[in-house]
Amino acid sequence: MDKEKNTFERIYEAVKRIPKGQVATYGQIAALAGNRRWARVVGYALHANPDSEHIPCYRVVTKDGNVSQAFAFGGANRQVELLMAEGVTFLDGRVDMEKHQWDTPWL
DNA sequence: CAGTTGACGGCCC
DNA sequence: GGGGCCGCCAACT
Repeated sequence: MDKEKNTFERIYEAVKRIPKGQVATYGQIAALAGNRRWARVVGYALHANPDSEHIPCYRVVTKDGNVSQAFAFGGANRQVELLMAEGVTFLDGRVDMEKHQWDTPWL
């Protein structure tokens, strides 16, 4: 199989590793992918979203706990609904990062 | 082929 | 404390 994974694939892999009921920031995903400077690339990768059915891009939020406007891949409000269904709490429309930011011990 | 943009993050003023 | 600018890699035009 592919020994060398493309940057995108690494990002998708990191996103798919986000546990249920938790969220991660772009920078965090970038760090998991290998480099935290890929924050923009992460955003672009999720924007491409070739597997939205398996890539929980809705679990990826900005460091402010706010989701991007462009998240309207099927309804921005949909994103909140999905996260709440997993037990994620919100504060004024923002994800409670203090409680649900993905805790990555390997970082 | 080269230039610009992009679903961001972090640092500087 | 708040606002603005730059930096990073990759993809798109």
